[in-house]
Amino acid sequence: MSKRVRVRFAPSPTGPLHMGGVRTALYNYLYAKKHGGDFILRIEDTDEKRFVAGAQDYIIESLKWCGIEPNEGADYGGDKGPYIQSQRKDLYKPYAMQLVENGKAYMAFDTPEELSKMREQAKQMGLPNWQYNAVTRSSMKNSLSLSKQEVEKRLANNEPYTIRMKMPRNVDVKFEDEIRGWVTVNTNNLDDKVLFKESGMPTYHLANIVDDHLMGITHVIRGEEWLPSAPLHVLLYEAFGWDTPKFAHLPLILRPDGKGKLSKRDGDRLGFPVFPINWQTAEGEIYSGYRENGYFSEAFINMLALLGWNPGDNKELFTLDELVETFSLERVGKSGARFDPDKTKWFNQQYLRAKSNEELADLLMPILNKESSDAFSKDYLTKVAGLMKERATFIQDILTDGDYFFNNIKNYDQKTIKKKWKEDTPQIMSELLEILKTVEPFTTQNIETAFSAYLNKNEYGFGKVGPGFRLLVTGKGMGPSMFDICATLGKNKVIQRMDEGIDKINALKSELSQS
RNA sequence: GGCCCAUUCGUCUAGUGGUUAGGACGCAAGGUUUUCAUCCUUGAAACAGGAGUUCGAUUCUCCUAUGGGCUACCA
Repeated sequence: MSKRVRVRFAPSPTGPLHMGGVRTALYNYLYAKKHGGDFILRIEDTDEKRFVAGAQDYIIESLKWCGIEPNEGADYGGDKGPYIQSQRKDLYKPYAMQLVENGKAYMAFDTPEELSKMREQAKQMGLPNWQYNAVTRSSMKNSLSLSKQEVEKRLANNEPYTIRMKMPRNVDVKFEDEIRGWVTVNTNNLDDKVLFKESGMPTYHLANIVDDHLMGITHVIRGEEWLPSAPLHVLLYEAFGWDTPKFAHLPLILRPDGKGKLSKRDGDRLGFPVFPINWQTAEGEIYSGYRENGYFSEAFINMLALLGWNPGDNKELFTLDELVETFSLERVGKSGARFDPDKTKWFNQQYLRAKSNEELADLLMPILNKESSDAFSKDYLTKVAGLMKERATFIQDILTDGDYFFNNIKNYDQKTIKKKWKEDTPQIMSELLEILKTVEPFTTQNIETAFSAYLNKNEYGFGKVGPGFRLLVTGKGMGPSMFDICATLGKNKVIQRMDEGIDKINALKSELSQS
């Protein structure tokens, strides 16, 4: 009988969570739900220097927006807490000391200055990668190289020290990654990592092992950037005599242009968000988020799920529940995935179109009626949504491309005036206006019938009348069916716009032809 | 520099020791549409290179190249 699956998402609150982090959280969530397990949020704030106020709340709000909430952890409670490492501070030292006592670790008194000087000297001698390890530690100041009396003296003097892993020599550390298979690293390439800092805080390496063990984590699903230190973690589990969880190292998300992993600054530079929701720095700088850019969280999540994972068939649109159902670590790819903003838009478009007109109306309502409480009725917005949704990617598109449904016309499209507003157009429009005045009731069908009759009578093609008509009523050169638009706007507005518009466009036309 | 990981259309990817190497985004062309969008059809577009194993390799092995990650008292 296997243990209950417990996975964790363990970000550090050093800033906003970017989409790579969201994907890691998502895969953890999917894996947990798929196996009926727990998804835990643990805040890894062992680096006090890099702590950023508000980051933790941001992370929680982001997960909430994405619909992938933890069922245990910081802000969610649970009986393995606290889930914020700084609140567990006192718990780690005994574990570090346990390792010192059983010879797996040691105390080191070297100051940061001494260490960087050491590295600097090594570099000048042509060794770019000085390491604190089995060969160098004997010449450093630590409880292995110093005499017992000396060590005791230093401790009695309260000299600060770190606790370092005593990395064994020439041992092949092997572990099986759920995604990559067997990974082997020789300990000669690993250094004596600091496990416990002078400050009294553990480093990530110690804290994550202790906490994963104490919290009963069964699967560690994290980014590929952790792969090189995974052998250290395996050794640590062995040193404590604990069961090792399974590991899965996710491929990175790469930036769409050039090379390298997606970073915070890429988004606004390349014109797409890299963050789930807006983030404002202490200096007031804003990094934009998917939420504020008008993306549906379902589309964002769907896109993220497919970036590095696929179901093995051609299905691309998944609800969260379907993802839970279908997800497996075996189908996560090994290589980094370049993020594609265009495909992300496509996902959003798919989700927008899948929504009913009523749902879209509900989304439009609060945006449009910010000030006046019910300027537009649900019924009206439902009709507009029906006409606009096939040509929109974002809710915002309905507002901008369909602005004539909500406001009087402020601008007439110049290109259309130039190309379609001919010598005889004003006359034709006046005639059309008179005909429309007689249409009753003002329905799509009746308008179309009257319009066609007018065309037939004068032997006009649609191209002779349609564009001018559209220009007058919408100010634009393109859009949904004119008959639908007119019926939706209502007779008064249409008549009024035509009546007032002809002279305006005439004036614009002569202005344009002069310039 | 060292170590680790990766490598199928431009991008995300499927796939197998023998396939016309499949799908999606994007792109192009045509059709539908008064326009735009949608929709439909079609097209261009890939197994990084070299050895080996094999009757046969995109698939297995090795090497090279390229890309990425890590190399802190950061996570």
